Amino acid sequence: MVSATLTKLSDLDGQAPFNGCQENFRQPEVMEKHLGRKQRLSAHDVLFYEGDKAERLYEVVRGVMMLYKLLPDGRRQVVYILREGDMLGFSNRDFFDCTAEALTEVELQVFESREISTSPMMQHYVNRCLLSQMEILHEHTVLLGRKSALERVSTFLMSLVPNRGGHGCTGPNEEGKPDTKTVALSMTRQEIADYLGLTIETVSRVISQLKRRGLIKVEKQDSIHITNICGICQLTGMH
Amino acid sequence: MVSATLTKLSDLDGQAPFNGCQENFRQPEVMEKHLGRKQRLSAHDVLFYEGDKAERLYEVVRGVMMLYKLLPDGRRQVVYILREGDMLGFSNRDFFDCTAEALTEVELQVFESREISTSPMMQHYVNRCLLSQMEILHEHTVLLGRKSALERVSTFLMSLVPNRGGHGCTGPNEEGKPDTKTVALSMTRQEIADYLGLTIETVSRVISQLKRRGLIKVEKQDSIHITNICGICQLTGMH
DNA sequence: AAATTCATTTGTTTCAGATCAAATTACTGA
DNA sequence: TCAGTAATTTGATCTGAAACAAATGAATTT
Repeated sequence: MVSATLTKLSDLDGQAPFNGCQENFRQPEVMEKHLGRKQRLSAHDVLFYEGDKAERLYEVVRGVMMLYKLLPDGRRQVVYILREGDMLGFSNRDFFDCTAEALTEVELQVFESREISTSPMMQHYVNRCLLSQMEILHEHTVLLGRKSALERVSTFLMSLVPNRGGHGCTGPNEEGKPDTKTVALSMTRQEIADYLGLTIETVSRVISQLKRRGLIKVEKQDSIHITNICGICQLTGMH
Repeated sequence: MVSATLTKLSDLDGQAPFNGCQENFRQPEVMEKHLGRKQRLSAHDVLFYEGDKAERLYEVVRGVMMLYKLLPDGRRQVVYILREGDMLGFSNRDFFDCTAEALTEVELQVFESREISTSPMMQHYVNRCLLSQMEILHEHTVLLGRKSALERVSTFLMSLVPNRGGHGCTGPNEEGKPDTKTVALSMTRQEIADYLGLTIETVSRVISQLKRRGLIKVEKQDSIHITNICGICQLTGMH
């Protein structure tokens, strides 16, 4: 029996064939916060470093995380943003290929890799997660390889508006209603820049430009009110 | 029973619980070439288009393919290069998120998606493929987001040299022996440019520069002799 | 082998985004 | 509330890669 409508692995907890493992974790930096099969992180805590041994998977129950890679000279590329329901900790070889860091306070559900590989249901679920991440990575590859700064920032903003800009985008809700949404970035300008393959100055300039054009309002540093969602969407390079 | 050392899905053929399906395929452009569970493509044949319904998986038995995405104005980003043993045709939703095109003559092994999702062994194998592809995508994300043109082309050349430049890189084989290799690109300058997020002119200029520096020799357009593998590796930005 | 077509290389100019620098604004903790 | 610090914005300049243009070279056809 494989559920195709399952949207979170943690929903399975307690009913799936888990063998409640009690061993003590030795996770760097966050060890003291671990309790049972849940784990909490503060903003900017590192969950694991690139090169660490990969032994468990995590599901983001609350908060936002990022995966990034560093070049030896310090250049950083954020390769993935993880939000509620997303999984991380996958590894092909025995070691993580990215560093995982919390962007906000985070609550995680922890799974032993062994649990996953012995349960076909889990296996199937993980598979769907991977496919979904793969699709987002493909899209991000286009952004990094071919889009202008304006297109990158617009695409990023659209990614924060649920059910808009994507394949099933229906356009504005209702005729005449304001096409508007306030989004939480949960990232500094530097983190956004490292995600979009830009500099902090360029990100800032594009945001200022969108502000000047009346498409967004910056409420707090971390919170942007999009005044015209369709207007931003038109700037993503995908229309 | 799950084999961890399996390196090609097609090796399973005949012994795995496949139900030899005989239905007629209606694959655009390549239909006439299909025979049984094998499929052949000529260079530049399209196997499937972005948006096509995803119903089967493919394993590259011979040749090289690419996955790419197009923006409405024609900009193209090649998101993945597939070589012998690689799988393609995965989809999260019911439709392909990329177009798949042959770079050379290609021989494929075809699998019905249904076959995969009902076999735990297959499921497990596909999982490892996805993880491996994910890791390569992460690395490519760094290339596109943070590397210079010289670093991109050097990284690309190194990716064509087996067992070098990666994690387990041992350096040159033996002291004093020439650190040399001839690689087949299997891609035009345009395709390389679209993979590396550059223009054709920039790719050409970097190749000329490497030639002038004595690090490579261009034998045929498609074949490059690397005179100093370590020298190229030093230019990838990863040392 | 010559003719045609297509791909690649090389030269020149332009420009988007990086870099460098400074001012401004937002947060933090006493 | 007010320093003090960190993050962001804005300005000026520089530069690497894009865009444009033309020449060269390779592959294919006749």
